[in-house]
Amino acid sequence: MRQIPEATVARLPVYLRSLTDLDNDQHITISSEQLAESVGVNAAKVRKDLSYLGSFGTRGVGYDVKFLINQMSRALGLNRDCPVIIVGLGNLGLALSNYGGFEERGFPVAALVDSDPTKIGRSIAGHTVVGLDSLSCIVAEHPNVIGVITTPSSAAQDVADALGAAGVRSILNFAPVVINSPTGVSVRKVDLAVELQILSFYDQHRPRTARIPDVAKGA
Amino acid sequence: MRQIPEATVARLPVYLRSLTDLDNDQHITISSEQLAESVGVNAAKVRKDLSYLGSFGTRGVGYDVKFLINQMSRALGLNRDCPVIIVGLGNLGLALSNYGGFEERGFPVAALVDSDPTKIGRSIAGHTVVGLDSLSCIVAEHPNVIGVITTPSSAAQDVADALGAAGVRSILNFAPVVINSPTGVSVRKVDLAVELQILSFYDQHRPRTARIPDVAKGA
DNA sequence: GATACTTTGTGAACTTGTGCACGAAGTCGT
DNA sequence: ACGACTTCGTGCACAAGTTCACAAAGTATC
Repeated sequence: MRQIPEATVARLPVYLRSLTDLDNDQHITISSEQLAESVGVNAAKVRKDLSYLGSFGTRGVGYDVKFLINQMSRALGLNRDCPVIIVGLGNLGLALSNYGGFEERGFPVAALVDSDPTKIGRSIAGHTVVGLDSLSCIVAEHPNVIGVITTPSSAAQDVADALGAAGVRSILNFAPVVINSPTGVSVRKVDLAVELQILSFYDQHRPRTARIPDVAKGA
Repeated sequence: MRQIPEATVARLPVYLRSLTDLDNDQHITISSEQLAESVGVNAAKVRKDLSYLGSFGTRGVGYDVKFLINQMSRALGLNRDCPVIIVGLGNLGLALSNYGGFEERGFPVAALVDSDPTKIGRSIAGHTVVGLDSLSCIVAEHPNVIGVITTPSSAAQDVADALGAAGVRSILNFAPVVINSPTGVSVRKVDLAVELQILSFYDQHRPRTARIPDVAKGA
């Protein structure tokens, strides 16, 4: 099978979420048209995206919801254990630690990490905070762990390097700074201020009375 | 001037952040090459992006940092008052309310909103929680306000509609569900689980010993 | 089983985004 | 003032992504 385009990869999780909802609502099959509607894209795009995973549809009927969920989970690597380490327990790090959303969606918190000695040893949301020196230990136990950086910008690059050195292969960066990916590590970033600024741009450049281009992109 | 491409708009805030840092470091001018380096893109792309704002560079020298910051802030609409309303004070909403990051980057919190009567009236991070019925009031006072949805998925669409009805024109949605934008409202989404799943995909499909395509995209 | 209907899967056209390569326009040193 | 050098701005070719449109392959009905 061909290589799956980046744009398609970014949409797979969204399809998966819709499919899971549909499954809970007892849907057995779904057409590309319906799925397209529910995630807000073009039906042809849905079919092309799904075709990268294989030819799973039945013409005249549609796709089997459960089967599609399985295939998609497998493609996304969600049948493995996928924990996260949160590094940096300032405001945002604390917030995310207490936010149950990671666990709930299949990404349990494996450890909380901070460099501040006064924080190490404290218990937060059921986890004991450990120092950066414990990273390799944690990675040994959880080989697929994803590093979540919530440190101040100034520390982000060093933390990324430390994560890379400890064997972490994926990083989600919340610090508002561009990180130079350590070799063999993929980095994605989430920057709330950037999102707000993009919204601000489109608000200011709003056409007179026309519809706004639907800029609900990724993230 | 032409219409600015979507891809460019998404990069402007990143340039702006780098420029602000450079300004604090006393840089007077910067070349497209340097700026490209600092945000991790191609220099030609930087020049093309900046050229959409106008011809601000001086050949042989580069761009005046302060001037560029001004132009870019203006383009992004950051010279206006740009507050946010946080709707939904569950785990994530609470977390973001206490997270000072919005204020710090020029997006002060105008109000905290929840539909739960037991939460209304409480004081959180210096704000008194109000009900959904107060929305139009808040919008009247802050015309450019951006709505931040941190409710459970089930409530997200209703809240989006309520925000739209109250006159909010921009929404940032953290609920893991696709929102049907009310007319005249632009919506962007941030879904942490989606980001993690994308990382998981690339980790699983990692080429043997080669470099990973740098998937640090938006958001 | 033949006909009408539905829905997939995909080739091809089109749109958007990227990167190169180079002329134009400026600075700097002498 | 002039030549060497730096850096911008952009036309152009190429790559990536989207949408259309339709044959192929199935189901449903009689």
